[in-house]
Amino acid sequence: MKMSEGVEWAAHACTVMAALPPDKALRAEALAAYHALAPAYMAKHLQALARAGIVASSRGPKGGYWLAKEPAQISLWEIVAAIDGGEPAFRCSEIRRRGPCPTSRENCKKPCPIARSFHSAETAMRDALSGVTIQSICLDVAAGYKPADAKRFGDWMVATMTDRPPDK
Amino acid sequence: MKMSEGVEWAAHACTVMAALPPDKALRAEALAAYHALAPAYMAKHLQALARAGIVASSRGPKGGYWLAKEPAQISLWEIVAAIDGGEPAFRCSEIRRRGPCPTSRENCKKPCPIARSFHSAETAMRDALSGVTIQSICLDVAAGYKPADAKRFGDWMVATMTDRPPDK
DNA sequence: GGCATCATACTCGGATAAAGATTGTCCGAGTAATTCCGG
DNA sequence: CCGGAATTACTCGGACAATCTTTATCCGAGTATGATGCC
Repeated sequence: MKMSEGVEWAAHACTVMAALPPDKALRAEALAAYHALAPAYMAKHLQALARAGIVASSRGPKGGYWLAKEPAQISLWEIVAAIDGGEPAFRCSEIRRRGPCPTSRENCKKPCPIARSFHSAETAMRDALSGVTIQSICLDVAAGYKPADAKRFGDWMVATMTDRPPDK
Repeated sequence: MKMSEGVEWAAHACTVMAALPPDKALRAEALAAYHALAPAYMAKHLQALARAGIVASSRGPKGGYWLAKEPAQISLWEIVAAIDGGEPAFRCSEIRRRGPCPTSRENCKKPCPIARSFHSAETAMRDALSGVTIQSICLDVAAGYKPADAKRFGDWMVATMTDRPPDK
């Protein structure tokens, strides 16, 4: 039960994009460089976020990515679902129906107790992740920033971000 | 974030072993045949359960597997940890410390908010699974059994189980 | 006949291949800025 | 000098390999049974 490493990349990238001023964008290569990550692979994950509607994108010169929704409306679970797939980790194979003593047809109407327990546990995890938003993470990070850190980040952002096309 | 399929196999095998009379055992091949599963692969998972101390085993003729603890003392989480590894699904790479704007040394004393959120969510899932025991699953399954089902299962068990060595 | 010993058959245990998923990379589709040409 | 169209440069998007984990299997280590030979 290992989560894709790209989830971490995507989550951090979203926190960076959350600091973008309106009508600005960040290139995939810039978002990768910010954390010293492989540019092509980061691009792949950003594409997944775009497909899920979490970020918007624009091609061509002055292109890039930006958040498609307010940071308070983006949860960690959405990111997990976009990158890693929203399918449940435990997938019941209904092996109870196989073999010499299969479960009766009537009992099969109700889900397998084992599968139900896992489903419930995963729901608890999903609910916990759904309650954490990009905004809350950014506030938490910003609370630990010293003036020098904030200035360095702001300078990098101003030097890196691009004007994105007015429409779309 | 996919859970190993062997977790399902192991959990169902434990429910079958929970019905064993005292001082009896079931061979790996029998446990595999009960759910029409690959015998060699089921054996591998039973070995993992044995390493974790969930089941005990005996080699040679009349050998087999049986639960090493009371069904009420075996949780689904223990089985997951034994088969799939108890390591957390989300593993923080500390990418915040890399790149042009690394997090200050002082902030690194506290864990990354993203990692902490995932850790909390996984704890919720783990706690939910820790509350589900093999005993509770067996009771749930047995509640749906008709007399004919119970008899078929009992007959199979009596015909398949073996006396295990008295000691060990 | 009783007992110890040896051979045998049967089971688990760990080491060994095959398959699938994840990770990582590249080149083509699309767009805005730039350049060049004509009026 | 100004306007417009073609060109160019730059970006995202999806298709293509390499690596790793998971899946699946086989043969060797260990043990109780049964046979055999000896007392």
